[in-house]
Order: sequence, then structure tokens, then C-alpha cells
Amino acid sequence: MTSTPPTLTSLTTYLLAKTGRNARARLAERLAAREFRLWHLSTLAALAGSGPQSQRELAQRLAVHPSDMAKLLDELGGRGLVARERDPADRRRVLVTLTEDGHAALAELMTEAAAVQDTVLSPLTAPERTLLHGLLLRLYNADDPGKRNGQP
Amino acid sequence: MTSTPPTLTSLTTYLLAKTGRNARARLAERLAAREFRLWHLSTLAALAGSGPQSQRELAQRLAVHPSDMAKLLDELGGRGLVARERDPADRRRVLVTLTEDGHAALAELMTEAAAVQDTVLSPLTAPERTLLHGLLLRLYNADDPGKRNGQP
DNA sequence: TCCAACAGTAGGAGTACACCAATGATTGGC
DNA sequence: GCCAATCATTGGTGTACTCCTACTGTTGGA
Repeated sequence: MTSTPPTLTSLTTYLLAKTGRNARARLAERLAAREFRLWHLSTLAALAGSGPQSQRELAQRLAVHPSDMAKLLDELGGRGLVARERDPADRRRVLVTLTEDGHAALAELMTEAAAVQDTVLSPLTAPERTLLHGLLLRLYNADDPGKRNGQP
Repeated sequence: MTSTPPTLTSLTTYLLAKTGRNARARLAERLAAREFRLWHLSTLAALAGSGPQSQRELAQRLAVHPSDMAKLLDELGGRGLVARERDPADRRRVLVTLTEDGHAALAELMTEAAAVQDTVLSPLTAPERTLLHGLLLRLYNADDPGKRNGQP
């Protein structure tokens, strides 16, 4: 009875938006159980991936407003997951580093993410998943620069 | 420290969420230029796809709160895109029908949606698009019933 | 005939998100 | 040494969403 109008399901982008939002919501839910939000995961991952960097860089990389990045790092810093210290070379900047606990937390959260992914992708076989990943990656990379700030 | 830093793009679900949200935002933008929102499109499509029906049915089908559906239909009705008349068989219900103008509007909006889709999927070849559509459709159908109300 | 259940409506609450403006500290170029 | 530009931070704004509650009609069964 709750069938979606065929008009909409014929749009690939509709399916993309829906399934994406579903995955996102599921992960957000599990992160919330650990008092985390999606941005926290993204931020930790960015730090692990690109090393210590200034808040400005971090904000730009994640396309977050600098003021929001400050708040995010307050939260992560308060839990000891990141360390903030003034850049001795330029004391305006704050160098953000992932702590040991930060690495550990990131690993945990990524495990959660993998679990969610396993659920969401369960209808697909392993080779199909790789295929999907490849296709999406190409879309993602072409996603390009209409940079409004945005989602984690 | 053998660990390669976990990257977000290695998560298929991350790509899914990102690209989906991108597509969604692009469409929303174009609809906004015509004073429409995504729910309007979904609602019109549902009416076209499943024929005249009560507001309750419509709300359930789209997973919108009934009170919000009332507001949506106010807007669509005010523009002459849907007609609302009491069901003579059960005067509590209101039967919602797509008008001529409603069909026309739906066609226009679907054209917009197709245009957006063409942009978003531009990195893929035609057979790849069909492939992607098939995979997503399977994810979508398995998406299943954890029905919180939600997104258009 | 009465009443519990249901359909639709109006108004508003709560939340999450992206954004902005003002402030203080610091820098580099002149 | 001075000044415009830069970085971080604070506090607050606007806007969508989603949800809830109370109220009006209406129905079908006891």
C-alpha cells in the first residue's frame, strides 16, 4: 500500500538521495548512541588522513564554516580526542592534532560505520558492492566545486 | 601504527550520502526557482502514480505527517494543481485529485529533475547509469520499514 | 442514540543546521 | 612602528524540517 510513485523511482537521483539519506540516518543514530555526530567522525577522519593542520585548513577541507569548526573542536577537545596548540610559526593559527584517544575513537566509529554499511549494502553481493563503490566514487569526484558549505 | 588512516571515501555509504545529498540539493535549488519544494514534486508524482486518494493515504504513502500533508495540499491547491473534495462515501475523507495544471506542472518538474540527473550522472556512460539504477533500486527496496517519517 | 474511533486542520514546539557580525590576538608589508 | 589582513572564537539569526496537541466533523457499531 505504501508503494512509491513509479515516476520517482525511475529517477536514479531519487534513489540516490533516498538510499543515501537512509544510510546517513542509520549511522547518525549509532553515533548518537556514543554521543557523537557525523561531523565528529568526518573531522577525526580528516585529521587522521591529512595530519595536523590549522583550523582554517580543516574547515575548508570539510567545507564547514570556520566558526562551526571552532565549536566542533571544542567538543572533541573537551573529550581529549584532539589537541589544539598555537602554531609557534604563526601564533594566530591553531594546530589541531589527533591524540591517541582520538585515533582510538576514530577506529571505533569507523567500525560502526562499517557495520552500518554492511546492513545497508546487504542486498548486494561483494562484487556488486565494489562495482557500486566505483561508480559512486566517480560521481563523487566529479561532484566538484559548487562549494556551498554543507553536510558531513 | 601500521594503520592506513581510515578515509571517508573508502566508505560506500559515505559516497552514497554525499552524492545523494548533492543531487537532492541541486534539484531543490531548481525547484525553488519555480517556487516549489521537493515535497511538492513527490506529492504530485504520488497523485499521478496512484490516482485520486484520501489525504491520509497520501500522507502514509509519502511518510509525511498528516498535518504537514494538509499544509502541502493547501499550497498545491492554492495554485490550482490539485483539487480537494469530500469523499461522498465517507465525508470525513478528502479526495485529492491532480488537475490539468497539476499534470502540466508535474511534467515540467520532472523535466527539471531529468536535467539535474543528467548533470549529476554525467561522468557515467549510459549502460553504467542503468547499472547504477539497478543496484540502487535493490538497496531502495530493501530499505524497508523502520518508518520514521522523512525526507521527500 | 450514544460513543469511541477516525479524517482533516490549525497553531505551535523543538531541533539541527548553515550562516553572519563583532571581538581579540597576531602577522607581514610598507 | 603602523595598518590592513588573517585566524580563532563567541554569540546570535534565519530557516527548514519533523512532530505534537487540541479542535471540528463524521462514521460505524453497541
